[in-house]
Amino acid sequence: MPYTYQYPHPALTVDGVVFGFDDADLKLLLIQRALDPFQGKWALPGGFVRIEEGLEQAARRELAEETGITRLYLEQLFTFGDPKRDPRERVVSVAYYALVKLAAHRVRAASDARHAAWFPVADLPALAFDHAAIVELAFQRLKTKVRYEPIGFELLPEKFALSELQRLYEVILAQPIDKRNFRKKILSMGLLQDTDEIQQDVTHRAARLYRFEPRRYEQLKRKGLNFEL
Amino acid sequence: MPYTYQYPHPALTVDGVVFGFDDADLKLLLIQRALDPFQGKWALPGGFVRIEEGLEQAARRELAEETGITRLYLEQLFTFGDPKRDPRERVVSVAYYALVKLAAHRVRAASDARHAAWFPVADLPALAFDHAAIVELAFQRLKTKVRYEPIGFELLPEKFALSELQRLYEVILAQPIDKRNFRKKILSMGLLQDTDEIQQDVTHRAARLYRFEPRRYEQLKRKGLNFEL
DNA sequence: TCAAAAGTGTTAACCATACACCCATGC
DNA sequence: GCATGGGTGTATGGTTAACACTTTTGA
Repeated sequence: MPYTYQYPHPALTVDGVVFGFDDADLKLLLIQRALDPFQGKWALPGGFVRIEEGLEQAARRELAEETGITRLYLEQLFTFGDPKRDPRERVVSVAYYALVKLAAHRVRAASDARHAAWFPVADLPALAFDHAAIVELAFQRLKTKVRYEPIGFELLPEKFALSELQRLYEVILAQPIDKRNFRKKILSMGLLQDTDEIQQDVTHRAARLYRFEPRRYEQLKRKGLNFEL
Repeated sequence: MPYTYQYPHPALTVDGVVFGFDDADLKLLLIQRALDPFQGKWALPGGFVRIEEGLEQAARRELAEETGITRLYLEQLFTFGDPKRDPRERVVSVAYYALVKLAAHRVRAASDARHAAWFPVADLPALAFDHAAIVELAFQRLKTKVRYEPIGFELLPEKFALSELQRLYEVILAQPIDKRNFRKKILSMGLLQDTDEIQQDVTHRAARLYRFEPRRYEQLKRKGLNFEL
């Protein structure tokens, strides 16, 4: 059943740049393409937008279908529309970037039948289409956004130690941070709730675990707080 | 000559949110729709993306065709794809926002045959489609971006007085700024070149005119400067 | 008892803020 | 000579940045 239009319409897709963090480094979720073009190459998860669904909805659906991930922070990144970015036909793609709590998704995605796997952002394989450029832009965005919005927490487990948070920032910003100053600043914002729990299974003194309180953040933001690192 | 696809494709458009500044307030360029839907209503300039052209290219072409404006700062804003945003069919629109030196474009746009006109941002007419939401987002973006990137200059004439620049910031940020601190800060960044000229036709002491030096900014940025207000 | 990371305070430099008066010019 | 905006300096308080040692725990 063909669909006919008076003028040519480009195809519309969504692609997702999914970041995870496992306290050594920042990871990116890729899938191996089963079909041409770029068969066998690694690519961003994504696919065609259905005619009756919203863009973000499409992005969430594709990520769920291809990687099994359903709970994530998702934000529109940029729309890529170079006429030659797909060798088959004109395809415009709305790219999203996503942050997930990797610990909860590690096994699932890695063992997925569609050949999904996590790669260190610093060491990615060659990517299909213009996906390298999309990843690059997403990483830039993450770098800048993490400094003035509390989105880093989306990459950590529910409960985390301050040193884990610090390492996250050090990895993303690619610069060392003074421990004392970091703690002072982050704690003084009043966004973290002490859980009264401590790390388990560590081979040294266990650290206190904290929880990020989004509602507290919304309250304080309204009173003029601005998160900044 | 119809175009046929195996699956339905949404239509793809670009829309432009064009800001101008005339030292009293911030203005927005709108055009009056000649056709249904929303005939006679004011709307953002924009139109369909041609099959062989890039997105930004399409945005520039539409702005040139509908408003005569060709030299402007243009940046992709967001892609709007709610399935019901256009009553006719599914239309996904890539929105751009643009900053123009209004003084150079005032007459042209206002007298244009396509009924283009500048409206104060604070007092806009009802807009077609979801254009009010697009404008809202663009204004938000302008507000935040103007604080950490030197894009305000795109709204001013080539040569401008510091008080004009200050008023621009006061209007966009909707808050008063201390004159001495503003001057100290902006001049200390070393981005402005004194033109050795002064205002003409003013009814009081004429102010020095400055020029923003984009190349100087690029140099200093590489050395770690970050513009911030 | 040693290794590894947790946790904690103080000082100095810098930057942001607040604030008021004189100057040049056109009418 | 007066009205209008142009142009300038300083003092204070708050914030950031630099820096080192003690504590806890498991192996």
